[in-house]
This record gives sequence, structure tokens and C-alpha cells, in this order.
Amino acid sequence: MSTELLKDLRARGLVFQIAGEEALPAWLDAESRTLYCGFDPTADSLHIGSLVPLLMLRRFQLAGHRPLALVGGATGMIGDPSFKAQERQLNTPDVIDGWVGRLRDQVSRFVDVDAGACSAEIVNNLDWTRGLDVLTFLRDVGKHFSVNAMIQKESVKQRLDREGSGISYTEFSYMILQSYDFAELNRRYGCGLQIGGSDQWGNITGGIDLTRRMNGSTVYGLTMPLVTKADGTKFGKTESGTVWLDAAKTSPYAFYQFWLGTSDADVYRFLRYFTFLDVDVIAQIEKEDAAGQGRPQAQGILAREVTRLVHGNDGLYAAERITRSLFDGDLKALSAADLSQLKLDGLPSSSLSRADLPETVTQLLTEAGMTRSGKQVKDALLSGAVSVNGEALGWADNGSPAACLASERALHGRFFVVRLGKKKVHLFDLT
RNA sequence: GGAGGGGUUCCCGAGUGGCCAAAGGGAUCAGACUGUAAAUCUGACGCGAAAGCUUCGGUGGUUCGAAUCCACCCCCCUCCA
Repeated sequence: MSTELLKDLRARGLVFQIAGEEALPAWLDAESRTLYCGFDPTADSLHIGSLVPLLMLRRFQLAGHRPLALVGGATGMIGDPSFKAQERQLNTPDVIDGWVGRLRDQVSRFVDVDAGACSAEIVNNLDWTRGLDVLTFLRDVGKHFSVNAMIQKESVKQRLDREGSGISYTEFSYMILQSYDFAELNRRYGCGLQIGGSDQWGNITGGIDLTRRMNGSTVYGLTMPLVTKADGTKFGKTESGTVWLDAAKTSPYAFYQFWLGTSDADVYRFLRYFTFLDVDVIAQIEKEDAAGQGRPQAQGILAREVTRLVHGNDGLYAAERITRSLFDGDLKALSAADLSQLKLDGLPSSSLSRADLPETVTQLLTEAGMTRSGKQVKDALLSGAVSVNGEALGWADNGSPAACLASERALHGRFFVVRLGKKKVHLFDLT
């Protein structure tokens, strides 16, 4: 069963490195095992960068193992230096504490906390770190670490070598804290496997060593590849920034659109990374797309699957409703109720009264949040990229927003669907 | 504590008295081409509709004029103690 799991993970390209490679398959096959992955509170929500490990926990759980999701109330106070170019800004304890609560809720949606012996648990390393005093820590834990070995770790090398940056003792100690987590989870839960992104390799092997030294147990580690894009740009960013898992920070619609925009060069790999679709099914999709003309089906499947995983069926339907209405359908065919629904579904929208209209279209669209600056609107107007209910505006229209949003042009007397470029759409509800 | 190096617009990185809202690259946005893809080409890229306004770690100063010079301060890096 678990041999099969590993085989599947390999087929998906989800295995980057394994510590204890020879023994791990048999260890997993023998019985239901406990594994963990940590998530540090660096914001009030996780983003899609954490999706691969989150889903990985679930993959193991589906294969009959027990996942522990660790929310790093302690490690989050320190800051992981792994492959970071710069020292991080520390947040205050109460801020971090608030984030821990948010992440707990978020993380628990990805694993089954009610699955009998395999029930997932959410743990917080602050629970066993808070009471630790410095002397005990230095004597009992620190003594097992060789600074000589620590500075050899690739993850901190650039901070040690690089001109113009450095590393504080605080961040340097991060590895020890995380290692201690593994040892502690091994002691408390019999946890024997830690998974994480490939940037966590140094921290994971540190934990493996410490667990052997402190508990005399053999434990394992597995890392997943960093998600990259074929064009070399950073994965997980859009114009408006990070793609968050929290629906309040990134709407299901925006989330869905993000995945829909995946390039052909990445989409099949992402299907393997981010969905539970069988690898054979994905191969079949790829084959069909290659054989067919025009637009591939893969992006749509990816968007649908991932949005459902993160936002559930309701979130997915909302996202699909908006997408269909705006990109596949005819705006004029939408009823007033449809348009109101789009607002509820999370289509960016604003309600304002005719009297509140600003002096220029650039102001109107900028204030609505469609772009960062009026310059971009100007640029778009000049190239005919702005439209109101399907009718293009020009630069000459800039001075007369009221005329652009004239009642005669409204849908159902009050709605204006304004597009800027191909992808940015905003609904104005004018009363 | 001492010596040296450094802090420039989202990032990297030029600029060392006017020609600087500040080279170049990246990222980003828009257009063309397409498939809400990629690549490519074009344009934008501090704010502002415009007039104009505000930037080059901070505060003062020199000067007709400063990112550039001076003073003090803050932060980072390297080496020494």
C-alpha cells in the first residue's frame, strides 16, 4: 500500500529527496505511521506555496497514515533563514499568536481530523518550547549540534558567504528549534517522518540526527520539489500579489482564475502536484490536448480541481459562474439577479451613487482597485482596452465618467461591467 | 571600541554638483498575435486628466542648483580588538 504511495509520489514528481531511502518503503508498509509537516505563521493565512505539503499530508493520510500538521507558534517567532537572502523582521508574539489560530483552522481543512486511528492532529511547537529555559535548552539540545556542521548547511550558506547580508544568532538557531520539534513529536506521538519543501532538507536532517541522539530512534525525511514555472518567474504571484488560501484574501474567483492562467508548459506538472487525479488520467489529458487543436482542457481541469480542494464546491461554483458569465457568455443576457449574484460570488465590484462619480475615468477605475495607477488606465484607454458593458472607451472619454456610465448604457438600469484589458473586470452598481 | 565597505524608484543595479523622475536588466501592466497559454514585437512602468507635485537611509547645512559636497545620526556588511 505504501510502496504504492511512494511509487505514485515519484510518478507525480513530488519526491525531491529522501533521508533513509532504503528503509523508508518497508517502514511505511509495516504499519500505519505518523508523519508531520510544519507551517510557520508568517502571515494571517497560508498561500499556495504551502499547498503541496498540505496535500502531501493528505496523500499520506489517504494511504493509511496519521498526519500531524504543526503550526509553528515557536519557530514563527524566530524566522527560518533557509535560503532566505535577508534577515527577517520579527513580529510581535500576540500577532503571531493570532496567526497561529488562523493557520490552525486553515490547515485542518486539508486533513481529516476524524479518521479513527489515522485522525490528523494539529500541534503547536510553542506547547513544548514555551516552558523550556535557556540553560536546559543549551545543555540538552544545543550540545547535540556541531556549529561546524551547521555552517556547512547549504540553506544558510548564502547568508554566511554573501556580501551585504548576514545572519543573526536568532535565525541561526532556527534549525535547532525545528530539529527539537521532530525529536519531541517522535517522543510524544511516535512520529517517524518529516516532510517539507526542498528548502527544508537541512532542517529535516538536523531533526533526524537529533532524534537519534536524544531518543535513539531512527526517523525519516522526505522533501518535495520547489514549485517552479517554466518561464522562470516566481510561482504564486499575480499583479495583486500573493495567492492566498484564505477566501477573504484571495477570492475563489481570483483563485480559480490564477490556475486557469497556468501556462501549457507547466499545467500537466501542476496537475500532478496539486490534484488527486490519477497520474494515468493526467497523462491521458495531456495526450488529448496534444492531439487536439486550440485551447487545451488541462487549465480548466486544474482550476476546477484545486479550487474545489481549497474552497469547496460552493467556492468553485461561484468562481465558475463568474467565469462563464464574463468570458463565455453574453453580458446582455445576464439578468439583474445574475449580476447581483456575481457580486456575491466575489466578482470585484463597487456600489456608488451617481453623485459620487469622480472627475475622470482614471480615478474611477483606480479607486475601484482595477489598477495601481491612473497611468495604467490611461495606457489602456489609449489602446482601446477599456470597455463598459462591451462598448470600448477612448482617451477622449476620460474626462466624462458620467457619460461613460450613462443610464442608457446600463444593464438593468444600474449595472456596468467594466473591463480593463482581457482579464480585469469590475462591476459597478450605480444608484 | 577601531578600521574599511555600503544603504538609489517593486527587485537587482548604474549614477558621484545642473543634460536626473534618475541608465540597464528583471518583475509587472496594456496592445498586436493567440487559446483568459508560451514565445515574439510594441508601449507603459513615482503620483497626477493636466498644470504640476513628491523621491535616491534620516536630519540639518553649503550652493543659483544636490541622489551626488559637508556635519551629525540610524541601519547593514567585512576585518581587527
